[in-house]
Amino acid sequence: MYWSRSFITTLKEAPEAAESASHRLMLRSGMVRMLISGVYSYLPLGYRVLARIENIVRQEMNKTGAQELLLPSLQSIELWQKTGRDELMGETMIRFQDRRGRKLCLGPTHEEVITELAAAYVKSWRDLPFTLYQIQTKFRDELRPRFGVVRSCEFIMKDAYSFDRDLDGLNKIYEKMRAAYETIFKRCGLDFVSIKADSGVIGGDLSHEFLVPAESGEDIVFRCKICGMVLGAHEAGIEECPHCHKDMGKLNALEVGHIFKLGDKYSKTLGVKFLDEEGRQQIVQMGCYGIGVSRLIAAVIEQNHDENGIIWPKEVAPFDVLIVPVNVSDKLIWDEAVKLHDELSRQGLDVLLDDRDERAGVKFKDADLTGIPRRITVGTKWAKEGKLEFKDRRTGSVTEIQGGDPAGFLALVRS
RNA sequence: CGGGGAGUAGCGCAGCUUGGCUAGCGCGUUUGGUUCGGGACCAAAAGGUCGUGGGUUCAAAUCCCACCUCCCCGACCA
Repeated sequence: MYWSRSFITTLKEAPEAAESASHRLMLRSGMVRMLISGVYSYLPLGYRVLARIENIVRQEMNKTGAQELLLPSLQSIELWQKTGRDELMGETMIRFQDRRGRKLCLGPTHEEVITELAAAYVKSWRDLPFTLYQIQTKFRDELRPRFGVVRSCEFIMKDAYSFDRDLDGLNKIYEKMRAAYETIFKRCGLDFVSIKADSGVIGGDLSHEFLVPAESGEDIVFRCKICGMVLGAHEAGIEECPHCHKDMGKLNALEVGHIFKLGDKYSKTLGVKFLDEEGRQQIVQMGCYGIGVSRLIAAVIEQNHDENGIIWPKEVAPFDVLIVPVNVSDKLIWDEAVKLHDELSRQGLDVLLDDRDERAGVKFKDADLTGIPRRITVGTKWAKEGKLEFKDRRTGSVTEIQGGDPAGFLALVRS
């Protein structure tokens, strides 16, 4: 991919209104654009990151045996009345009437829809267990949208729902999901913690929250400096670690995932029943598992940036490597840059070539800002000594490499 | 919704207190030239319903009223 053709819209200054690090950097690097408060467009660079994160989520969900599907955003209020959550959701739910006078909402979450679906198909113990998930846009009329995509009125969530014949089955899938979540957040390059949590509006017996320590986090957690044990803020009065009896550090954190054992809360009201081996009617045990996919982008940036810009963890970076020819009108330099771009692309890497006729300084600044993990500079040393420069965005370390051998870079970029 | 702040060119801002005639500056953009390894320089140019509507006045970005929008703190959440 060539920079000049890729709609990358970097800015020297971020709008004054943006305060959190992730929001400022997302605006400056041209990942998102606000349409109205709490509603953002993902520009190509941001969308690439989103796609990478979605991909990680998909892979790990599929590994648990969950199957992807897509549920509608348009839902009937009637369905919500059946579970009593119509009132509970209140004004957070975006409601309207269509031309036929049907009372509808834009789905803020999908327990009702998925349960209705399951009720229609689950008949026998042989139909169980199964887990379904989707990656889809949710709508919530937030009281106060905040920090860009951290709290927005329209956001992308991965929501999974498990259906089991008994609590034993539910416990097993719950633990599987918990493990999958840990893998997902690790792959996203996040330092995260998980705590037992209130189940809130979703309901159910037990839930775990996954939180990412971040300056702009809206939650508070306490983490033991010795053993790493984490407690939520609601476990008030805790001044020291119950294990080590040492002070716990107070951290702001951002909730990025939440998993719930729902039990029969929804399956009972919406009638997800099956006949067991003895022909007795039983109620399905459900679990639900959410990840704020779009919020993850902000969380990753909160934890991975410096004064110059974003530092993408490898797995979620919009590109694997950036090639910077310092002077595009120098044929020697340009030809080598193109050769590298083509060869590394052929090897399956996402390669961005900064083909702009800009001064090197401008390109380096943009390179740091957009945070592509690896940079190959083709400059005067190539023209004079046949050497290229390989720079790691995170460590800042620079390695000089004898050029002319694109294959040699492959290992470096992948390392 | 309660409390605080702000809307002037794509972005960042000045001008408003003390109305005044063609509304400024920096960045960015366009054209030409010189530069060329960490956000270059010179010259020329394009780009603005001063958030919207109403009022006061000879005259409103500036004063008054209403409304809209955005940001920050609080309650809520992925």
